[in-house]
Amino acid sequence: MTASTSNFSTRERILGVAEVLFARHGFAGASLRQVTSAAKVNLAAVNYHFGSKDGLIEEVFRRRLDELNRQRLASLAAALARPACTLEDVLDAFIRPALEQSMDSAGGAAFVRVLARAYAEHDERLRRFLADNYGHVLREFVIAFARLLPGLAREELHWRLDIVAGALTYAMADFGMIKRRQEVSEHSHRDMTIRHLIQFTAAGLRAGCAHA
Amino acid sequence: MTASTSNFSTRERILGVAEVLFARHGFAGASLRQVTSAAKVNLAAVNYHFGSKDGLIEEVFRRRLDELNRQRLASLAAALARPACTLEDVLDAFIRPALEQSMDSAGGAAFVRVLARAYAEHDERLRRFLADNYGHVLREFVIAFARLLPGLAREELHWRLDIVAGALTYAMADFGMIKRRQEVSEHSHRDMTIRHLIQFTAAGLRAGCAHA
DNA sequence: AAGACGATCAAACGATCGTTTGAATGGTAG
DNA sequence: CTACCATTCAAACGATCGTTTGATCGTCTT
Repeated sequence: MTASTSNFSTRERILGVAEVLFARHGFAGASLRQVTSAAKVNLAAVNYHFGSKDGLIEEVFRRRLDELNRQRLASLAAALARPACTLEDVLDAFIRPALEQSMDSAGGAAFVRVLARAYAEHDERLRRFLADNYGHVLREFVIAFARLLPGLAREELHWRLDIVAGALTYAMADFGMIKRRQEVSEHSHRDMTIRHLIQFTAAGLRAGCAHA
Repeated sequence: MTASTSNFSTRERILGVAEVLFARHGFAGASLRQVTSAAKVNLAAVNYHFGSKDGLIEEVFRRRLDELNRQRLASLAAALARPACTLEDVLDAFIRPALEQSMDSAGGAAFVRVLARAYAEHDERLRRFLADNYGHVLREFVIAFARLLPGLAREELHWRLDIVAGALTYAMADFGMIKRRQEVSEHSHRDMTIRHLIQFTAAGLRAGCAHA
């Protein structure tokens, strides 16, 4: 329980490896034996540190999502504080932190695919977890978008933001995969993905409006 | 092997149930025992009719995708034959058949989620299968889009079509889920989804162009 | 030195997995 | 009627699943 010395390595190694294997084979497809043997820890360590496989899955999410949404809210606040805040600024605050997660470590790239997979799987238990813990973040973005698109009905805005979320989710799932050409660095590929996503979704959100 | 009389019921019931359970729990998460007991057939029937679980998965795809891509190509040809073919017409030919699959039967709604899940999982074996069997369909659409967006560089077009595919995939995964309000019929909800997707993605594809 | 406690370990638990087997079934052709 | 063959069936195969157990290790406190 001291969390200072001995259990650091085991816990963290399990989380890192689980992140990669869940991304690659899914939650049901990756077994605890694959995880523990790849992490070079004992099989029982998962149940000891996380209680169960579901507990491990939840912790994989919590570890990264706390940081992701903290960055999102900070970027949103910075954008809104700007004198001339554009639609592209808010989109950047929403999109960039999600794709930047894939830069900080090898596990980051895996996590965005874990997240995308969880969204795609529509696991009800997981959706509830996400809504309960991070729903307020999405709500703040809806308010910001509504302010920047005053000509858009609330229902219409929800439709379009759903499409934005879909495009981002798919891009996250694709990120770090085969499609990146070798001569471009991971960094520039990420920036290009962000740029294209913002440009595309900004145009989609403005469709039919007298250009906000 | 006669495929005419006796095996009709068993084979088809397995495919229908598997479609639903794969959509709900994933390929690894849904077991053959769940499938066969729900379909009220013997456990061994799956290996008898499809060889293996992978064989069943492949057949679930083939059965629907043949029809889906046939419709897509027919709609594309009809759109291109029109004297004033618009970008929205081609997008409709690409998007509508995918979402219409969810109307013809209860299994159809399940299948689009199976397809979306397969895309999100990035299963390499499955991607190869899709590329080998239906790659030519996507290629024809790329040609059509390129003709309607002459101001767009080829690489830029691929970027944007990737975003379109992502938005469509996510919409397919979401389709038939909780988000539909009860007072609107499934039919009108589908049409509204199609309309919003086309409007959004058309604007995104045209972004920066001198309006094609 | 002795005891306490968190952490790790090998081993096994019962359950469930995909697959295989060999016998029963039932309709059709000779 | 008989022989054949596609289909269905109960039963079991070995493998792997998530989880639990009890011993053991190492590190502190007293």
